[in-house]
Amino acid sequence: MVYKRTHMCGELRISNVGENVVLNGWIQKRRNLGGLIFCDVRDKTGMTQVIFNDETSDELFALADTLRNEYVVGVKGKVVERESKNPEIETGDIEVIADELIIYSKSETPPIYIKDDDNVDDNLRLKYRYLDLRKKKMQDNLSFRAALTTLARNYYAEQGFTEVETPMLIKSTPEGARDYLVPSRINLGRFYALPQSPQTFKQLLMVGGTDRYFQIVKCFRDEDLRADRQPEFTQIDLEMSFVDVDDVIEIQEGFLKRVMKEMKGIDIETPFPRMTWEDAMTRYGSDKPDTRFGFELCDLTDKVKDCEFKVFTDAITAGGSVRGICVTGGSDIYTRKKIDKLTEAVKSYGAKGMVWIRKTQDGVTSSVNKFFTPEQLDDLADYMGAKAGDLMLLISDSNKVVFDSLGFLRRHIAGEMGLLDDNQFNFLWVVDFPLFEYDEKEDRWSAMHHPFTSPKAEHAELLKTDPHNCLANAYDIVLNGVELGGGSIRIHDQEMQEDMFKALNMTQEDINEKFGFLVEAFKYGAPPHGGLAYGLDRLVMLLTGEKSIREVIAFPKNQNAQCMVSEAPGLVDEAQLEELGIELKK
RNA sequence: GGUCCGGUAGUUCAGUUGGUUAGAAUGCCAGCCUGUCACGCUGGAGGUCGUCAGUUCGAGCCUGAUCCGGAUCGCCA
Repeated sequence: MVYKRTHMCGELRISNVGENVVLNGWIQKRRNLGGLIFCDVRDKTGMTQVIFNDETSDELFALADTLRNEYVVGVKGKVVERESKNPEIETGDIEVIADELIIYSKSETPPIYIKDDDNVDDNLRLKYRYLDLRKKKMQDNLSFRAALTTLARNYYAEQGFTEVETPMLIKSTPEGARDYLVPSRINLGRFYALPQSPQTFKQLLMVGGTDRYFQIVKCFRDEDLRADRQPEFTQIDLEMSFVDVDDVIEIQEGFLKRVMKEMKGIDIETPFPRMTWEDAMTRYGSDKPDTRFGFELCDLTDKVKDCEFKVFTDAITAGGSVRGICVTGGSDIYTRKKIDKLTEAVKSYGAKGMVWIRKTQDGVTSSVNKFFTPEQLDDLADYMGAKAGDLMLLISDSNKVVFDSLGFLRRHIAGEMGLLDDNQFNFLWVVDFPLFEYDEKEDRWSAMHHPFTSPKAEHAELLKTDPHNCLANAYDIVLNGVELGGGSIRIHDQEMQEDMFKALNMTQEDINEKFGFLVEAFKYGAPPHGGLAYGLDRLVMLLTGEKSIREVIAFPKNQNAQCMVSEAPGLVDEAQLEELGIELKK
């Protein structure tokens, strides 16, 4: 039997006093005072205090005395005003005096506490995810995510987008991330891949005349995990015909403006700032700059190119640079020991060392006093805009190492100094990405975004003559140092697409094998088109103030890409493998 | 694949230079208790110190190997 509930556990207020109500939920806590038992009954909306009095009924009281945490119960009773209110909970003005109780199911002692501010090992939380999900915070996150996807569907529908499901079993294209492979039983020896994104199919939809496509879609990448990377994750994916960069951006700004208004009650300014990739790298050392705080990079290459310090001059001679950041007010906070820790940390980004300069009331001192006169150091400090009490950190190396190291340092230090405000939302566009980047490991050029990204109109000719200096019609949406999404205007011209493949050193055979169907489709009239994809998990993570996308995914994988609940991936029968023509290496 | 951190009660952790029976908090069980809300009081149960090997009279602690987890770099068109 199930009691028909009249209210959720977080709903009752002072205005309900006198009503007979029915609640269903879990026992959060039982407090037995002898002749009086208090129980907090919880569901996803909150909890209500229920009272069992031994004067009401001995039988009822005895049953209530058997209640333990996480028992699932139904309670009938009357709402009364509390003698002493509890301002800590939303239902704290009232309580329910029970006159009937049903225990739907009992619970063993749970291995984790069902409490928002607990501190339990992550793997244990993942193993008992169904218990973890009972926390109000987790349910709130799921609800927030659902409201956001509903908003996205409504918004893009209003803008004329058609939601289309693209296939999950597709052809593997060994560019980019590793694919998850699925063996085909009917086509022995052949494999499907799970999509890393619906990229090629959404472009085919444009060729197919869909005009505006939209999808909330699972994507798969078989790469190592991070706090913001799961092997399966969700994109809000979209593509539009007959548009340029400004058109795509305008639609997104409308979306994000509404998300912020409706989900967070915050009015944000549009249009968002746009920053070129070049600017983002030289000012912030990152292609996803966090602009909530300063510490911008300062190029010191020209200032020190004739100095005595060989580490600097060698880096410059080798084509690198010397750059630094000025940590305002950092001199007192960063002791010698803490600076050593930072030096250690930048080594993982390839930096071989770090120079520090301290400006105090008494003058300027540094780790390179031997190589610079006090006047030279003072001059550098002035150039970096340092005041007394500031700390300057300098890195010299190849540009990549310098940017990576300083980009890390400015964000890391801002975090340590408490400058990252979760309630500030700095959206910005990074535009004008290079079309190609050099892959040192494979010793070849590859597409920075993907090979269908168009060059900027004024660089169309460069694609033939000097492709590696082309800038792309690509854009990333960045929020507080996190890449929320990215996209581009695609190539719709066959000839330009051929130039692109040529610049990537792809043979006709490669092209046919990997993208033949797309090239073929473009022969029959492709509209100019472009689009973008958001990382939904990251967007929800930032808006809920979470530190990991695992907090906003119902059943995430652990760092080894395993599902702790179901223990996937698992072993399979010999017979299953046989049927697929697969033999495992011993 | 590299680097760093960790693994001790159901949970979160402490554990000194290697030295008697490995502790705390919380949770759990029992008893008492009518206004608690982190209820209180009394008592109790609960441990292969991740695993294996070694050093030693003696190892939670030292050494080596290994497994597991986390962070991070590489990787993520």
